[in-house]
Amino acid sequence: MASDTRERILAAALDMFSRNGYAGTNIRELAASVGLVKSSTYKHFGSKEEIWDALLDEMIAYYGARFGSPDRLPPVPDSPEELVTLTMRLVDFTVHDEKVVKTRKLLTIEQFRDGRARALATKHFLTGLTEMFTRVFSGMMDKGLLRRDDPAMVAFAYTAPISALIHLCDREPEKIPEALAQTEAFCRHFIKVYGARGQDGEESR
Amino acid sequence: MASDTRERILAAALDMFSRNGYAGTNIRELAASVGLVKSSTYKHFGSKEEIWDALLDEMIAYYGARFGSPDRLPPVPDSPEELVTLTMRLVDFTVHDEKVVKTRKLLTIEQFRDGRARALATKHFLTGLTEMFTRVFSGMMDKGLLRRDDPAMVAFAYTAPISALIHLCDREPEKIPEALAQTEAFCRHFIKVYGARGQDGEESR
DNA sequence: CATTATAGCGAACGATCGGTCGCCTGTCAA
DNA sequence: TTGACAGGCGACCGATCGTTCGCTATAATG
Repeated sequence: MASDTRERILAAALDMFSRNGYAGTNIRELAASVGLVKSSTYKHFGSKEEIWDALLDEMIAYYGARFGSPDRLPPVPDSPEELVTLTMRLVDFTVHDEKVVKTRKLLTIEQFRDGRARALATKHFLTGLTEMFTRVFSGMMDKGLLRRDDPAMVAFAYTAPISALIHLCDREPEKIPEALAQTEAFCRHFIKVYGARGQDGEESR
Repeated sequence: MASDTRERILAAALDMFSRNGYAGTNIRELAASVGLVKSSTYKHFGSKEEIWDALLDEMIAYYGARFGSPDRLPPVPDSPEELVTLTMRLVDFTVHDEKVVKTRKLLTIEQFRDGRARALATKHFLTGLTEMFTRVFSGMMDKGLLRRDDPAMVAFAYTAPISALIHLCDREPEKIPEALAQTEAFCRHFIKVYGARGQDGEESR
């Protein structure tokens, strides 16, 4: 009864769908990758589409649990340098964590075919990050670390370039070191431009 | 001899591949959409893969002709308002032109499967726009319209958010008006933040 | 006018697709 | 001990896939 086969099928589906797409994946291969023959798959899911639906359910639940709840929000940095640290930790995780990478690839590939994937893609790629940093920047403005401005707009200006670099990492993983360096460079550029006064703490550069 | 069937097949392939992906497209439907039966397709292309290759060739050539040559670069604006106009014209075109939209969707979908698509995707989504605006901003800095800074970094900070909104338009076309409004808002925000002095022309807002 | 190449067509091919079926085995409750 | 059942298996199904083939009509070429 306590079989994890269902979860292993879903994990394999995430892997194969994210590499070959839904249409490009066949059940025989999928089943084989978890050590089954394809007919056994149908003991756990009624159809290929049902696997897709269950996978999307899981992805949505995972996103909600990981990024959705307010207590999962990152703390408001106490200094510009802490913003760099926070950002780099977040980006480093997001481009290296296999499950997150595969989820993003899958959403990228299937966003035009499935309405729920489309909605989740927009969250992952745009609104999620922006909303998160809207609060962060709002807090930093309160602390006098950032020039007063519309926090949502500033967050958008901050997260969109970072999101673009994350996409680059997904597309060309060999460029990850380069992209991480560019992320940090952009982050410091951002602080220079948006930081309170334009000079705070270290003027030296 | 002067048959345009080959080009019509490629156009249909762009359409169907961009909606259903390479694996999700079948030759019967593709042929039918140009008024042929599938076997006739093989008078023009040796295989499905050959259609894909030819389509990619065309896309690469089209990109080179449209955005690659230096004389296709936009003029350097003479005022911040001109930057808004230039940007809005460019974005408006790029989210409405069917061929460009389909090309972008296709690259989005197939970027993980094909090396050439991957490279073209990076150009389309990241480096192309950034390089283009690096020159624009370099010129604007020379004219004293923008604060002196690394033009490439500024261009990246400018184009990445715009690129994100373009992607949003591809994903959720019903949000195009909203996205265009946000594009303009971001553009004006950018000018406010990066503009020379921080006050130029209209202080009134 | 005869010939030949082009570009369409329908029929058919083998392979592979998602999905069903019957069978077998191990686990566990009655 | 026995019966039910979950969960594996191989064989098989019809549909559809990309691809090939032979035929034909048309248009250009000699």
